[in-house]
Amino acid sequence: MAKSKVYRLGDLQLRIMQILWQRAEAAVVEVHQALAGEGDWAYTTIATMLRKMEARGLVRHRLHERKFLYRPGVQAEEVTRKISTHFIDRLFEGSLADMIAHLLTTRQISREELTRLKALIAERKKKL
Amino acid sequence: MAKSKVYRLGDLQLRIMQILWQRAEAAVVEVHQALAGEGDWAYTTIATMLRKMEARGLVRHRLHERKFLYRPGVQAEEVTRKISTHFIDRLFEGSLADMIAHLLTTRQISREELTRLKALIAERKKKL
DNA sequence: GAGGTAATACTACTACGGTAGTAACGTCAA
DNA sequence: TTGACGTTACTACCGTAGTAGTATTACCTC
Repeated sequence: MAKSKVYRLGDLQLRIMQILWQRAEAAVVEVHQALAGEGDWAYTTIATMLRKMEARGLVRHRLHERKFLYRPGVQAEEVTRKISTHFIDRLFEGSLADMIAHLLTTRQISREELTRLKALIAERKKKL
Repeated sequence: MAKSKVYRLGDLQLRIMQILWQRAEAAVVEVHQALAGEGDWAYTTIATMLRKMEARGLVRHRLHERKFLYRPGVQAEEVTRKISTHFIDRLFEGSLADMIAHLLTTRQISREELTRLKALIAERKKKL
């Protein structure tokens, strides 16, 4: 079914999904406007993309006052999870800890964020 | 330049890169054999892929005893970093802490791994 | 009812990952 | 010297993200 390769969402498709998750429902023109400033896609590009995404089950639409109102066909949670899993599998053989370890040592992070993570880990540990 | 869209490596291309990073240099037949068990790609598929990757600057080759020996044209570090950055940008607006926070709460992780991460965070904090 | 307008539908194209068959070529053994 | 074999080169195809022009449709206004 449509949800099988959700982790392969392209950049534009993902941005469109994020806008729909945010607004629950949006006409093509709204999606187009929401994306202005990030790039100058033609209106028809967004419309075409939405139609293609609907064919894949990523979004649905209903007619309202002569416009298509699109809404998400997949949940943000599911997509985030699948993309993340695919990413961790590809680069870190599926190990979340390896991934975090690697990124912690190669990327910038502030003292505040580290403190927050420390608390989060303590919290997580309690639940085990 | 070739390195510009390294974060868009496909699954097969990434696997090939990983094999080359591991071995430093490998003939087509070795790459093909290394991938056996993960899927049954035709030998010519691997050869074609390597040629396409060389056109993108991802790998290089030299002739040795009638065989092409391929070696990486980009460093593992760079590719890992770019793919990771792209991933974090796409899903977590560039925030490493947000990403970790999210994955910590949605994925399985063992007590041992949490302990390891805790130590890692303490270590990281020292260096700030 | 004739335009203008705004929306979707249709069509077409590029780029590229993945896939692999077939052709060509050079070496080595019988 | 010929034929098998291993290797690379060439070619072709599919799927899909991205891109957008043009056609069509239907309403709304004058």
